[in-house]
Amino acid sequence: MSTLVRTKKDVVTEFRTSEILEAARKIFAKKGFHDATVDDIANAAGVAKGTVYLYYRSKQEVYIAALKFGISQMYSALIEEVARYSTAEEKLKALIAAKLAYFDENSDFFKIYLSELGKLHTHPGTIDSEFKALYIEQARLIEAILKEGIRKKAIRSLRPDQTAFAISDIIRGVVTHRLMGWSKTRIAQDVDFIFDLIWKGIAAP
Amino acid sequence: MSTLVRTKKDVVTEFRTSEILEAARKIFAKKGFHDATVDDIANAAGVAKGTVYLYYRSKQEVYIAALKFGISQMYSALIEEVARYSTAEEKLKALIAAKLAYFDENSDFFKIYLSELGKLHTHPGTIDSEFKALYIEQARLIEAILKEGIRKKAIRSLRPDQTAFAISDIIRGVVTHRLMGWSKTRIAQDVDFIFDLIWKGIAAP
Amino acid sequence: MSTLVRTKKDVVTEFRTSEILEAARKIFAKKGFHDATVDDIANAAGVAKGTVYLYYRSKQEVYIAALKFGISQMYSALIEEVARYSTAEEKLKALIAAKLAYFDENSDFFKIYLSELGKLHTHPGTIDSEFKALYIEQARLIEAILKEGIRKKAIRSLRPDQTAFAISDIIRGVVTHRLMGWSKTRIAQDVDFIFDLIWKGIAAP
Amino acid sequence: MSTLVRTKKDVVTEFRTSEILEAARKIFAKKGFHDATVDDIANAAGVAKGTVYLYYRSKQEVYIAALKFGISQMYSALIEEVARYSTAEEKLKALIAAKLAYFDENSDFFKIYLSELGKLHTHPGTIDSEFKALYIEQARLIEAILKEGIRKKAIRSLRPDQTAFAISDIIRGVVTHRLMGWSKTRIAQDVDFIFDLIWKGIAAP
DNA sequence: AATGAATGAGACTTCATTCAT
DNA sequence: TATGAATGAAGTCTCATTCAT
Repeated sequence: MSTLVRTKKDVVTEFRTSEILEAARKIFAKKGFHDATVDDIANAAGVAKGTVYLYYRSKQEVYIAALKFGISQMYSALIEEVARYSTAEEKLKALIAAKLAYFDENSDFFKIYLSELGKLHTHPGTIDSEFKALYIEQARLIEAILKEGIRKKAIRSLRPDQTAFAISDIIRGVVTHRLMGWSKTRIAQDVDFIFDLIWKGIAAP
Repeated sequence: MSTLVRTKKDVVTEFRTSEILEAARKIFAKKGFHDATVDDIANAAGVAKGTVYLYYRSKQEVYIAALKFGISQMYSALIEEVARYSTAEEKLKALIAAKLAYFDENSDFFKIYLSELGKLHTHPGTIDSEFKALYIEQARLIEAILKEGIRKKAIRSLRPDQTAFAISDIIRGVVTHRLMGWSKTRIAQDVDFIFDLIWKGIAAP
Repeated sequence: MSTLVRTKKDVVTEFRTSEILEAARKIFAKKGFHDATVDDIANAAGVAKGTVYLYYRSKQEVYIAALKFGISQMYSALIEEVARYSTAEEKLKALIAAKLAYFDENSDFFKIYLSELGKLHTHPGTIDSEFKALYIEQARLIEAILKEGIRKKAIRSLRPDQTAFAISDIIRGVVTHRLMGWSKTRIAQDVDFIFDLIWKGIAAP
Repeated sequence: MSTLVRTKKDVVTEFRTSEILEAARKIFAKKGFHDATVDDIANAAGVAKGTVYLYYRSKQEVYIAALKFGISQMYSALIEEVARYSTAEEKLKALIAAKLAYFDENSDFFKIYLSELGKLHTHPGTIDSEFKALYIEQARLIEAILKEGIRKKAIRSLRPDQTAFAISDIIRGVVTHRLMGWSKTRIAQDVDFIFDLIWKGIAAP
């Protein structure tokens, strides 16, 4: 029952939570973890500093929550997009396209995502494992596509896990270039390039 | 003249400089930029805090210098290694092998390198352009190999700059996995995997 | 009239008041004034934080009220006990025994009491005078016994007020030792010791 | 050697230390532990806030140090004073007189001392044991006098430790009254009163 | 009357940078 | 040139109090 009945408190909590998370995403993206202050976030969210601490125990917790929030949003979007196609080839291309599009539209979020990814090694043990799980989950999506492709002989025999990470990395790289303004080409063109490179690399002979 | 005659002052300066940089690399790698203190670095370098400020104007400047120091070291090593081979295929494989080996042997440095790469977007304008240049210079190395391969018809026709970045990203990804302990395989095996994937992707038909 | 007719409101008020006071006593005793939060007290009392402020204007006010509440309880107990004896000697011994017993049974309350006594000087003007009155009232009880003893020649001629405080202090000291676990002897033994010392000191020759 | 040669650093350290301790004593006495801010102390000491942390790791540490500083000062004074007399009777009277005088002259310090004594029970485990030791050491001084008196038959047979605490408590009580302005009499008179009461209570028949 | 979410002042502590020696 | 004591700005987090419901 309690899961069906949303009390008013639940509504407020959800509202505040997303309000704060949205603000945090923006601020962290702009300033990075250390240079962002809790005050910044509170202001951006339109609440007082103390209010932030009503919903999160520390600045770190806000950070992680903002990260997860965005990642799971993206993850859902990808899943949905991929599901619309049937062959491994189509699925892979769709995933690349969706990810590039998502990051283009949510560049602020992308900034924290990448920054965190880069820091993963530096301070293992802190945010580490939580984030690692989310990161790996992403790769699993690609891995699943690869496995299916291999089973159907569309893709040559290779280690799906390792390859999944490699593909993930290429995408990340291109996304980075786009975001930094190093790549001036249109999305479609980048998608084609990545896909072409990868597909040539993995397609069955 | 001043480049020929090294005064005692120059010697001391160079000695202090490398001492500090070596220490900084270690400390930044262990703690990250914000959690590393100037005191930490000074202690590790065996000098007083004030002395650090005699050679660098700020903590940031030490950071950048340490970064450059390490990158140029690696760059030289790569150049040298690549020069030992003649075909694009061999050169590419040698480069991959050398980079993986280098990072395995200098994992502490690698940590700052990657962390910084991840932050590039977050604080554009700060360290940004200096580092971007160094990053791009790395890619140029691969680009040169690709161009030569294309000219000699060993590699199919594709945009060398874009592809160079893609290759760079895959390598970076694998290095990351190795460092985080996600990849338990030996270097040689990872080299083979990467090279195989890439070469299939770029080789002329 | 209002003292005869107890409206429902009065009943509720009294109930809430004692509920809160009882909780406050416990919490303040455990954590001290500053480390106890209004939330702690509200929770322990089973009411919401805001409710506390319906009955008391500030945390301080709760504190003082809790103090008074406990002291007057003890005072009543002492009066009653002393009244059961007739000679000064018996009364004094009874008072000592009763006080030691009371504190042994209400060690939590005792903690705030002592703590406050110790702070009296530190922040004169705050709680000061209110509490001072309660403290002195305690001493008056002893003073009355002394005066009667002097009148009946059982006690030698000495300043009753000053002596009353001295006796009060000795008792307080022993109570402290008991509470801190420094004194392992049974109550009866401590009572005998204190009484013996005092009585030798004040008895008529 | 190093104990003989006082470097300049030692001198500065000692100067700063006592400067800060003197200021801390004053501020803590006026405001109590919680209401005193580190800024208050720094200002009173004529240094910046950060400087305080150069010599003490936390506010608490400053507090404890200030406490010890004062107590050991007083302890030395008492030892010296007591040593000037030979009989237990004289020694005891001298000790009472000296303690009353000391507190009259250092009423600010006395305030923290008493306040801490009162809090001993409230938060056992924090400052507790350190302070307890200092407190007990004080009582030992009285205990030693009592033991000697008992051996020489000047004092009747009683438990020296328990009695020492009792005497200590009486003195503390009188000191309190004096400090709060409740006792308007001159020191000498209070000394006589306390001594008379105690001596009658403990003297051999 | 009762609640508890929201507020925001304020405290401790850290550390990059300066500067007198 | 080298030192390291001193500075003080700035950041995180707590909690007494308020007030709309």
